[in-house]
This record gives sequence, C-alpha cells and structure tokens, in this order.
Amino acid sequence: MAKRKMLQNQFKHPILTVDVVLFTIIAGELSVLLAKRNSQSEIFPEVFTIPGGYVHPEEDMDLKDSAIRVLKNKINFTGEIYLEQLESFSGSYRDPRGWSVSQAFCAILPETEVKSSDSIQWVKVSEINDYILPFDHSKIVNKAIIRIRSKTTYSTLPVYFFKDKFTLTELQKVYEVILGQKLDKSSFRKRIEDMEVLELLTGDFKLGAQRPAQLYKVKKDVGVWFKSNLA
Amino acid sequence: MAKRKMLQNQFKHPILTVDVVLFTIIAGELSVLLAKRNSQSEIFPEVFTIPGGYVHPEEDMDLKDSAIRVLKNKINFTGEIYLEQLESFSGSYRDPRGWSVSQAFCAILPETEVKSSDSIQWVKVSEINDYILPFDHSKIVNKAIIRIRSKTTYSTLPVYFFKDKFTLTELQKVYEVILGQKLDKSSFRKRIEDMEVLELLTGDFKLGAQRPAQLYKVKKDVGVWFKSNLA
DNA sequence: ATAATAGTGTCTCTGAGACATTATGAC
DNA sequence: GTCATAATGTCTCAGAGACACTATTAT
Repeated sequence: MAKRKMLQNQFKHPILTVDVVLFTIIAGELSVLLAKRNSQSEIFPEVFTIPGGYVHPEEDMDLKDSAIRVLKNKINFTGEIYLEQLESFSGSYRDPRGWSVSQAFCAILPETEVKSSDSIQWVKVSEINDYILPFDHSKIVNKAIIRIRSKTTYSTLPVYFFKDKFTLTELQKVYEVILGQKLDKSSFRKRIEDMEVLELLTGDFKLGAQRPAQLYKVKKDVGVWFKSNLA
Repeated sequence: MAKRKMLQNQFKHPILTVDVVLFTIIAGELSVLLAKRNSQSEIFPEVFTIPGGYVHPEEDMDLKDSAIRVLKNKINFTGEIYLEQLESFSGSYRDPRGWSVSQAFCAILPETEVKSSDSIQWVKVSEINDYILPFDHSKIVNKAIIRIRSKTTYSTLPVYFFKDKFTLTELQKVYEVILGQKLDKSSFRKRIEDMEVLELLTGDFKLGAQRPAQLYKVKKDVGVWFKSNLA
C-alpha cells in the first residue's frame, strides 16, 4: 500500500529538471560542454552528458536559477553568462525514472572564463554527433546548435562569446566559426553598425605588429545577461 | 510530522501546468480565447483566464498533449490545430499555491472551427490589456502576441488560420489584420510564392460577383499541425 | 458596357555582397 | 621603405515596395 502510494505520487508529480547546452569557442571551434554525471546518480552515473539536474524550489527562484546552479555545480565561472530558454522536452519516454519535463537552456561563456578539469569535456559541435548522449540530450544539443546558428544570422548574439572588449575583426572571426563560412568584412561591419548594440571605446585599441584595431564593448542597455553569482 | 512531510513534498514537487494562448480571427480582428475557470478551482474560481491546467502524466503523452486536453476541456473543436511552444514561466511568485512551472503554448484555430459558449470569451488583442488577468497571464498573452506578429513577418504562419483552402487575397487580409497594416498585393504574392508552402488547387476557384479567385492549400509536408483528436 | 476584384508587369530605390583602395601601426 | 592588418570606399546586382496595368467573372 505504501508502495502503491509512492507510485501514484510519482505519476502525479513528473520529474522536473533543467538541462543546459553551454557553448564557447575552444581553439577556434564552436564547442559544447559535456560533464561527468555524479557517481551517486540513480542512472547513468559517471556518464558524460550536458549538465542537468533537478529543480530545487527551496533554493531556486525560478528555472533560470536552477540552470545557473546546475552549471556552477559543474564548472566554476565568474562574471556574467548569457542564458536563454531553448525549449522544454517532456514525456514518459525520455527518462527511465518516469514521466519528466526538462527545460533546456542555451548558454554562452567566453573562452577565457572556462577552466578545464577532469570531470568536464569540451566537444566541437562538428564532432558532437559522434557521441551518443543519454536521455534525449543529442536532440537537445542539435536544437541548441540550430538556435545559435540561426540567431547569429540575424542578431548580435555572438558578442556574448567575449568577456568585455573586442575588435570587430575578432567578432567577425567568431561569426565565421559559428556559421562555418567566411564573411565579407565590409558588409559585416555595416550590419553590426546598423544594429546599434556596440559602443566604441574611444582611445582604446588592440595593439600588435600592425595597425592598431579599435576596441568595442556591448552597450549597457543591451542583451540578456545574468550575473553568475545570482544563485 | 505528517504535515511537515507534506510541506516538504510540496517543495520538492513544483506545480506543473500548461497555459495556452489560442488565437483566431473573429470579425476581422485577431482575438485571444479567455475561458471561465472551474467553479471548483482552489483559486480564482469562475474567473476568465487563458485556458490552463495541471499536467496529467497518466493520460498525457507529453506537454503538448496536456495543452490539447486543457483546450478541449474549454472549447470543442474538430480537425487540426496549430500548436507551438512559447516559453515556460516559473518561480514561487506567480501562483499563490506555490512554486510553479507553466509551459505556455501558442495555438491557432480557424474562425470556422470555433463555436461560442457562455464559458468562453474572445477578446480582441487590441483590447486585451484592458483586462487584468490572474497569475502572469497578461505577460504570457503579450509575449504570445509578439511571437505571432514576429512569425507573421518572416513566415507563412497565418496559413493556420484557415481550415483547408483559401485565396491569396484572403490570406493577405489575415496578414494585414495580424500586423495592423496594409500590404502591397504584388510583393505579398511574390513573398508567399518564394516560400513554396502553398499548392495551387488546379481548377478550384472561389466564385463571387467578380473574377473568380484561385484557391490554394498548404502543401502536405509543411508545418506543425497536431490532430485535435490525439488526446 | 460597367463594376469589382484577381492577377501581373514595370519602375525605382535601397541594401547586401564583391572587390578595391586607403590608413596606420611595427619593424 | 616593407609588411600586416584595420578601415573605408565603390560598383553591381537582386529584391522589396509603389504603382500601373491587364484579366475575368457577374450583372
């Protein structure tokens, strides 16, 4: 009878989790974070997946907070992180523990903010489909890649791959890496200019063995950043 | 102790609901469905809100099924319905019963499929903000309107306002209603043509007191429809 | 013929992309 | 000066929008 009750409760209360597809550029390649699951996990212990976990209503203000907490559990990062809802995935088929809902997020961190460890792994998106991920994580990752590429074609999303200041050439390189194709410098600059999200840092240049390059930053009132130290 | 346990469970299991913003064109105006909440509802009984309800894992295959079930509870429709995930809304602030997650959906039905009743109400989007909706339903509705308008500018989403066949002029009228502005006939037709989602119904015309108009339908392999009789 | 709407053609202007040119530093 | 990359200018072409014109039915 006690068991019966438990099963019923399990039915009445679907499993609620978040999963995060975290992107960064590693060595000039768009890459996704995989993290080793806890050895105490009921299922798939020590398997590499995209970071995910249960929602903790006691400590999370909302699902976005859950996502940040879950991420911080896997990698330490400081500063800000870009985070956006992707889609939710639900049903009885996707998690062996039962009927579940996972809210998936896309996230972006600058390469400089990322430290490697033995419990995480960065996989190039060009090779992600060589990995067989548990749950429906492969599907989630592929949707996230589509989303990132799509937004790159019509927005300034890639600015979130930079910590603070960057040159237009550096930004263009990131666009090219994400889209997998060369872009024309002149039209790229015109497009970015028209979007009016960048602020020229007067007198601040990136120096090198050539003509110094103007540095830019994202305007204050632009974008959806979340402080990583929220949670 | 038993009470303590219950509270804990409530914490551990957030409330999981779906909410649906259903659109149709009523008398030439883009309109949203409000439905009267059940008189037995714990909160806001008999208040008009967008249709929503608990997820029932026993009977729903996934959240999309929950959305369809909740909708069919409020209005009877036959045929197909367009349904798309909007966004999820979560946290402790949005539902007086506690920490909750609601997956919101956008839905579209043809005007012809909609029958009115005393427990539902269609509100023009131009007047929706005169209504104060419970929960965060006003926010959800406004995001849904933005989504519908946005997709209308770059896709053929509005074809889902039609049951089966329609003329290009009728389709253009719907675009104009959604966007709130007149469109040029010539460029409208070119754009629709280029998207390659419509199929000309050879020999099938809409007659009237003028030159007959060519009828079209949506190509078979296009779009995200869900059979209403799924659930 | 006329009214009414369907459907197509033409013109212009803008904006994206291809490419060339100039600018400015290090050496 | 040369080299390397930054930054901008020019040209062309395609596509969107404004508008005019033609087509086909009912009456």
